[in-house]
Amino acid sequence: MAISPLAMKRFRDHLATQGLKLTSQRKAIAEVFFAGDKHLSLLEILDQSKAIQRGIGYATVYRTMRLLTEGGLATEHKFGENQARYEPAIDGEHHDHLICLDCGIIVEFEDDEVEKQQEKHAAANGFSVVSHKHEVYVKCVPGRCRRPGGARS
Amino acid sequence: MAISPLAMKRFRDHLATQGLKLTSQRKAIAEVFFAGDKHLSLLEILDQSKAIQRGIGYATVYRTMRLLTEGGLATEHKFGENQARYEPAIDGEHHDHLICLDCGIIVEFEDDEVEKQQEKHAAANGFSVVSHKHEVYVKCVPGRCRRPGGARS
DNA sequence: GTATATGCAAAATATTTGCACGAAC
DNA sequence: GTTCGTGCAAATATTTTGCATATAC
Repeated sequence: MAISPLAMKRFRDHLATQGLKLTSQRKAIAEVFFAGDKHLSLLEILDQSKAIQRGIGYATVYRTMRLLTEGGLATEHKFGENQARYEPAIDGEHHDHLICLDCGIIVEFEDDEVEKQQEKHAAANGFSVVSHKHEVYVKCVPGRCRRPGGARS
Repeated sequence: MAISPLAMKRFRDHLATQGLKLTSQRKAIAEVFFAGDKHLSLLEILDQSKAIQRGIGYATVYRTMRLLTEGGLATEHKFGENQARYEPAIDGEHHDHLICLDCGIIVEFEDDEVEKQQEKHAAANGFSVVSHKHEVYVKCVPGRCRRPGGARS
C-alpha cells in the first residue's frame, strides 16, 4: 500500500506554510490516511497509525484530521452514521458516493452534469458553490451483491 | 402557520397501520413538524412542541422523529453540523439543498437531471437508488446576501 | 384491561478542550 | 531556547435506552 507522495508533499507544504511542525505522529497519521484505504473513521485511523507509531492518542488524530480538513487536504463525511469519516481530498477534484445499504460498499463516481446543475441552481439563487456532498443511498440489485471482505472500502 | 392536513392524515394512517397510538404529545410534535418551518433540530421541535403541549420530554420528541423518519414521513439531515435536523418528506418528492455558509440560509431545489444521473450511476454499478442526500455548500455573491430574520429557514 | 407511550434520569457515543510535559525547528 | 504538539483525562454535546407510571384504544 504505497502512500501518495504527492499528497504527502502537499501535507508538508501546508505545515511549512502555516509554521507548523512535522511530528512523527503527524507523519504516521498522514501515511495511513493517504495510503489509499478510504473513508476511515477517527478510531480506524488511530488504530492503523498506532501500528506505525506506538503511543499515538485519539486527540492527536482528531486534531490532525481537523488540520487536514481545514487545509483542504481531507474531506469529512457522515454517511448516515453519527460518526465522521474522512477521505483524501485531491485538489480540485470531487466525487460523489453511492452507499449500499445492503452490503456497506461505497462506490465513488464523478459527474460533470451534476456539477453543472449545481452551479446553475446556486447562481439562480445568488450564490456561488463552495463545495458539495452528494450521497446516493442504494441497495444491491438481487443477485449482484458483492459483500466486501470485511471492512468498508 | 397552517399545518398540512395531508401530512397529518398520513401520520394518523401510519400510526393506525402499525397499531400505534395517537397521543397528545405526538399530535403536538406533528403539528410543529408539519407546520412548515423546516429543518428543525430536536431541541427546536421540543421547544415549539412544549408551547402546544406542556411537559413534553426530549425522549418523546426523539422517538417520535425516529418513528416519522422510519415511516418515511420525515428525512434526517446533518448539514455539516453534528446535530440532526428534520424536514417533512413529501411522498415521492425529494429535493436538494443549497446551504449558505455566509448567512445560514437553506434554499431547496429540485432537479430531474440530477435524479437521472444518479439512477444511471447506480444502475451502472449494480444498484438501485433508495434515497439520496445532495447538499451544496455555497456563499453569497457579494452584495446579494440576504441574512434571515434570525432562525434558519 | 391491555398494550403502547411518556418522562425522567442514566448510559452510551462522539467530539472537543485544558494543561503539563515533550519534541521540532 | 522558543514555539508548537502530544497524551491524558476531563468536559461537552448528542443520541439512545431502561424502567416505573400514565394513557390511548
